[in-house]
Amino acid sequence: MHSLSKINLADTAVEAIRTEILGRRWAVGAKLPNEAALSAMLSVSRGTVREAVRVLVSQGYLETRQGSGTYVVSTADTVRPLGMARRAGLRDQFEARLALDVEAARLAALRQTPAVIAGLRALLAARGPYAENDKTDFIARDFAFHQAVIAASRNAVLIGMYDFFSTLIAETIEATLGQDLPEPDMAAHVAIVDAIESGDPDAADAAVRRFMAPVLSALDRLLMS
Amino acid sequence: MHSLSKINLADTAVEAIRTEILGRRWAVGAKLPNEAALSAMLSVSRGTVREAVRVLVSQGYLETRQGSGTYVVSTADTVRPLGMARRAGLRDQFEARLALDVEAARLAALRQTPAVIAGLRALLAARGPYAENDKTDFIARDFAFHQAVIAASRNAVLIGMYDFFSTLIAETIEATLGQDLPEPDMAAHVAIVDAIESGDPDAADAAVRRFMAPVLSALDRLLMS
DNA sequence: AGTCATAAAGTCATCAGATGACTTTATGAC
DNA sequence: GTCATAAAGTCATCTGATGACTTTATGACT
Repeated sequence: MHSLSKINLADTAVEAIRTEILGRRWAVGAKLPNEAALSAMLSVSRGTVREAVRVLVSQGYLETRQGSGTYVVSTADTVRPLGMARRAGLRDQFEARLALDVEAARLAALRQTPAVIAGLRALLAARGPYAENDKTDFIARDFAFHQAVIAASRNAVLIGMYDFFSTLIAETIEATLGQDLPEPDMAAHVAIVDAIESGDPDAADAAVRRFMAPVLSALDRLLMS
Repeated sequence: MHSLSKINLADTAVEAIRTEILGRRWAVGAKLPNEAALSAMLSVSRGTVREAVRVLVSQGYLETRQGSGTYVVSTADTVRPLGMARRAGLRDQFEARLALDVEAARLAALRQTPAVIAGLRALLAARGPYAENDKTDFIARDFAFHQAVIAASRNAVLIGMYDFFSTLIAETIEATLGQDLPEPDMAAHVAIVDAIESGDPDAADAAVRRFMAPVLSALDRLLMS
C-alpha cells in the first residue's frame, strides 16, 4: 500500500505538465516554455524536466523538435486507460478482451477471403489437441491461432490491443490465480472459423461468445472461492 | 514520411531495452544492470539511460527502486497498442470504440439498477436536442451521457479505454475530416437506455449497433470521397 | 554458533555546467 | 524586395558530483 507520500520529482513534474495539458491550459498545437523555464517553474533541474517531457512524449501528449521547442500534439490520455487495465481485476480484463475478440470476429466474417480461412485452418491443424507434455509450445500455437483470427479483421487497433490484453491476462493469471483456466476444445475453435467463413458477422459474434462463456464461468468460480 | 534515419539516442536506448524485455532475455522479476553498466552497454550517457528507463517505467515494463535497482515487472506492450491506435485510420478507431461500446452496453444491461437508469435518463434530459448555437456545450453533454452508459458497465478497463478512443476520434476528425459526422437523434439515444433497462444484453447490443450504423455509413462516404 | 547493531558498498535521484546540433529569426548587402 | 548569412533560441547529449535509500558485509556481544 504505497501511498502518494513517497513520490519522486520527475513523476511530480510529469503530473504537473499533464495537468496543464488536460486542463487545456496548453492547447493542442501550443508551444511549451523551454526547458530552462520549465525547470524554474517546477523548481527542478533541467535533467528532471527532460525526463518528464520525454515520458509525456512517449505517451503521445507532446512532441519535441530540436532547435525549435516542445509542442502539445494531443490531449488523449494514453496512459490511464492501459495503466488502469494493468491494475484492474481479471474479470474486467477478460471482458475487455472479449469485446475486442467479438468485434474482430465480426469484421473478419465481413472481410474473409478463402486464403485467410485456409490460413486459419492450417494454424488450427498445426495447433493440434492439447498434450500435457508440451504445454508451453501448445499455448504458443494456440495463441498464434487466436492472433490470426484477430488479424483477419484487418483492423490495426484491434490487433494491437488484443495482443496487449492477452499478455496482460496471462501475467495476471500467473500472478493472482496460480491455476489454469479451461481451454475450449477443438470443436469450439473450428466453430469460430466456420462462422467467419460463412461471412455472417452475427454468427461469428455468437461463436466467439459461446467459445468464451465456459472460460468466464470457470473464472467466476475461481474468483468466488 | 519521417524514416528511421533520424532517431535520437534516448529513443534508441528505449527500443534496445524494450527489445531485451520483449525477447524475454530479461525476464519478469529480473534485475537490470545498473545505470552505469547500461550506459556503457548502449554507449550513451547515464542521463540518456535514465530518460530511457523512465519511459519504460511509465509504460509499465520496468520499476525502479532507489538504492536497489531497476526490475522488469511486465512484458505486456502498452505502448504499441495505443500508439498504433493513434496512427490508425478513423475507420479502425471507430470500430475499436464500437467494440467497447457494445460490450459496455451488454454489461450495463446485466448490471443495471433503477438508480443508474434514472441517472442516464436525467443526463439525456439535460442533454436536450441539438442546438446550433451552443455546439461545444452540447457535445460535452452528449459525451457525458455516453460516458455514463459505459460507466454503467462497471468495468474500469472499458471505461478508461472508451475515454481514450473518444478523445482520439475527436482529434482525428478535427485533423483529417474537417467536417462533422451525423449525430443520432434523441430516439436512438432513448433506445439504448430502454434496452439497458430491459436487462437484455442482446437488445442493448443491437441498440448500440443500430445507433452507430448511420454514423459509420456517413464516415465511409466521407472517406471515399 | 547465533543475533544484531553498525559500517560499507551498491544503486537510483537529482543537480549543475558545458558543448554540440538544429531551427528560427534578424540582419544587411544587393 | 530578395536572399544569403549571422545571430539567437532551443533541444540533445555528455561529464562530474552529491544526496538518499537499500542491500550486504562486518564484527562485537551473548
